[in-house]
Amino acid sequence: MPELPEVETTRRGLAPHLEGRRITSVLLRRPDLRWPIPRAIKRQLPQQQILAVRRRAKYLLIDTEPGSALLHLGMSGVLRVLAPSTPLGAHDHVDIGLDSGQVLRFTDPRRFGCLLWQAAGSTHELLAGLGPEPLTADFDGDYLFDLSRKRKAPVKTFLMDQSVVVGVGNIYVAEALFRAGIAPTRAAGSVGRERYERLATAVKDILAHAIHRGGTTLRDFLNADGAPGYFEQELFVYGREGEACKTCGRRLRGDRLGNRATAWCGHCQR
DNA sequence: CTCTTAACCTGGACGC
DNA sequence: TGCGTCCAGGTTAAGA
Repeated sequence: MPELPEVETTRRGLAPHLEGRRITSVLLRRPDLRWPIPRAIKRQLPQQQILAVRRRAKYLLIDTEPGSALLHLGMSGVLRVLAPSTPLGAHDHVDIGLDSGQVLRFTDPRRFGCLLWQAAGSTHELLAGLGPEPLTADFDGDYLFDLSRKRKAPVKTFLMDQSVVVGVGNIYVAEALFRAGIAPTRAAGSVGRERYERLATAVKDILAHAIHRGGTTLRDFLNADGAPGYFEQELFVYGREGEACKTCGRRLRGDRLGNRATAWCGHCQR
């Protein structure tokens, strides 16, 4: 479930339970995630106080004095704060014990997620090449227009490139392109300045709205909930290939772009 | 550089 | 009920 809004919702849900707490234990049940969990996680985290829980792109950072735990949820990762007595699932890979008596549990069936270490004062190389946050002023139509000149890749692929802008995944890119009236197949370099202005605005509006909705659904991280679906009723194109366009009624087209399912309206999006 | 493709891994949905 | 196939909200490594 993790694009930017889901990660941000997770961050907001976790922060009140983590910030100011001291880590009492680190239990690695299955260290072979996308990358092996480095020794520093087990060596450095215990006894440290959690100073802040931050987000950069789709990564979460749990700050302590010697450094930060860097987490990515991949496709299927979930983080919850639970009572230690909560029954263990098959894919509960990490428990971080807190002095509140609760545990932060990382669950990830597909193991595309990761838990890495970023020493204080340094920037992990995974974060080094990332583009701007979409909800900041750095990201706007002019930025996209300038960067896209001579780019031949589809505008959808361009926008999902985390070195262009972070946090936009397969769902929200489809929705943003629909709202901006741009066909996802169009070459990034062939989209004009004005249309990029609309696209940047659409990305911001949709992400902000999804965060707002997510915040109301996933607020309680003490309970094993997890099932999102909150945005589902509001999707115009994602996952709706073959169904009727909610605007013009025509049948939505579908194709694969960069190995990702893509749906759009051939009439409303040019 | 830019772009495309395959790969990582598990589980759920679907067709037979 | 069982089995094969395809698909999934992400990202990187490798190759063209």
